[in-house]
Formats: sequence, C-alpha cells, structure tokens
Amino acid sequence: MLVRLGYVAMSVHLQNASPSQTMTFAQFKRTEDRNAALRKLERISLSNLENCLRLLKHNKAYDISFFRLSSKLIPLANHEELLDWDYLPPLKQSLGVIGDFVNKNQMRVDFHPDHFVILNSEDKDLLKASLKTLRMHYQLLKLMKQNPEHRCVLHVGGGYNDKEKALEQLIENFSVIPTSLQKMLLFENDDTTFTFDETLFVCEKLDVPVVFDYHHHLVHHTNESWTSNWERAVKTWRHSNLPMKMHISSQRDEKDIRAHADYIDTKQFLEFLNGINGSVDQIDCMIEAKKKDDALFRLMKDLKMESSVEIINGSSFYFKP
DNA sequence: CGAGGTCAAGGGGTC
DNA sequence: GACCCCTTGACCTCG
Repeated sequence: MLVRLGYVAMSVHLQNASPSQTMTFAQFKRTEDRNAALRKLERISLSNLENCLRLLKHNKAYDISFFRLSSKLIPLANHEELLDWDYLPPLKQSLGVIGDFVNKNQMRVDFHPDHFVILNSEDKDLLKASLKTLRMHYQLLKLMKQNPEHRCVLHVGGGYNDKEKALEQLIENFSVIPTSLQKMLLFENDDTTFTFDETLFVCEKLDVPVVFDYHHHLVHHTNESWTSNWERAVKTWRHSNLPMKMHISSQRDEKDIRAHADYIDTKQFLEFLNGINGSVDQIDCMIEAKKKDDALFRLMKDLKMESSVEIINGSSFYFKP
C-alpha cells in the first residue's frame, strides 16, 4: 500500500511565508479612502499567493506533493459589504503560475474552508453565504488550472437538536446547489456532532467521497469500530480520479482530547495503517498538527525505523506489514 | 519588543 | 434567552 503524507497551509520552516495575511473588516472600515483600502486588500492577496508559491517550492524541495491550500488567500473576499470588489482579475496571473507549478510537479492540492461554511442550515442567508464562499473556492481551483472535483472538504454542519432532520436538510440543500459545486465537495466526520457512521451514510446518499478523520472518530463516535465501515468508505471513492484521502492528528493532552497536538503519535498512526492495509492501493494522509511540515518530517523519521515501512521519498512510503 | 487582547464566524453547552 | 466557550493565525495595543 502506497502512503503519501501532506500538511496544511503553512510551514514552520519557511520564514515569513504566511499565505493567510489579512485585514479585518473593522480595519477596512477605519480606512477613509475606500479605494485605497481595496488596493491594499489586493496587495495582501497577491502577497498571499506569492507565499503560497514559495510554500509549494519548499514542498518540492522536500518531496512533498500533497498540500492543503489556505482558504484565507483573499481577505474579505466574501464580505457582504464588498460585493462590488471584483477580486479575481488582478490575481489571475499569479493563480495561473501556481497552477502551472502544481501541474508540472504532479502535486495534489485541495481546500478545507473553515467551519462557518455550512450547507445543512434552514437559514437561507447562511446557505447563500456558504455557497458564495464555495464558488470562490471553485473559481480559485479553475484559475489554478485544477479540476475542482473532490477538492473541497466540508463538515456535515450543525445538529440543531435533531440530527436526523439536520442530515435530511443537508440532502435537501445539496440537491439544489449547482452540479459543479456538488462535484467539488467531500464530507468529513467531525468531533462534536456527526460521527463517521452518520457522515458515511450521508456521503453514500449523495454519492460524495467521505474523508475519515481518525482523531475526530476517537473523540466522538456512535460505533467504536471504524474498521467495520471502512470498506463502505473506500467505496465512496470509486468514481474519483484522486486517491482516497484521510486526516490524521493526535490529541494534545488528557485535559482536552479534542485539541490538536504539535506532532503525530507514530504508534497510533501505524495502528491505523494496519487497520486499513490491503483495502486500497494508495492513500493520502493529511497531517493536521500544530507543527505543520515539521510534524511530517518527524513522522517520516520515525517511520524509517519500522520494518513494515519502505521509504520512497521525503513524504511517501510503502506499507507492508 | 514581547505579552496579552482582538478579530471574525456559527454551533454547542450551561444556567 | 443570555452568556461564554470552542476554533484559527494574524494583527494590534499596551507597558
């Protein structure tokens, strides 16, 4: 089984390379010259894209070909008081350069918008705002010359005191959103509301690939045995051009088991790999750890000592127990 | 110049 | 139903 590791949005090794610099709406309003404020937003966005490209070059240097792009590349892009701001034209060229680099080096990039993007609400305005953000992600992928299919992970949403109804609402809302956006999406089990079982159920209904978050499962589940549903999860990926992917992270401490640790618990990761061995040819594992790429490096270093691991390069290995 | 406060948002939990 | 907590990195203010 081929395993490839990736990490999220920013590096702890590359200095001054944030792809998520921002301007808050409060700051924006304080600027008297609105046009000057918009130009500043464009400068910040361009700087974020430059840093994004620097990160991808850093990844290439360390054989990392799986990466989650920041969803904060364009500050205030979806703010309702900036509807007149046509933010994409000044960014087209930079986005194209990023796309060329990604394609040339055969990298897998994707998005995970923050948890305020919610598709299962009965609130029409909230749904509308969420769709606007999703459209931005779609356009960014297009301008980065990526096929948007299965590149944007979301959670199921709120429980609203009636999870069954909340799941039905997701199915209903999903049916009325544009097909292009439907195809872009993936759903992931969360750590407080919708478990792996429930998320898998809705993914099967909607024919959307499921993203299994092992840490979320450990802290919140209806059915402890994730392995009993694993084959079904694999099946949700059958129409995808991309290898199955999942999220790995470890708990910070006993006090707050939901919080993410700096690094990955290698032993626990190996237990997981043993659990899925043989079910897929390839799996991409997104590391969600505070120490970002450093957590990836440390995990690879640990894995080198394992007899079940045959290293391919800086972020990939064969797992053969 | 570093520590601590603020910014954004919706959901969850508590009383 | 009022309140505060969760999450995140970046940015801002204060001493």
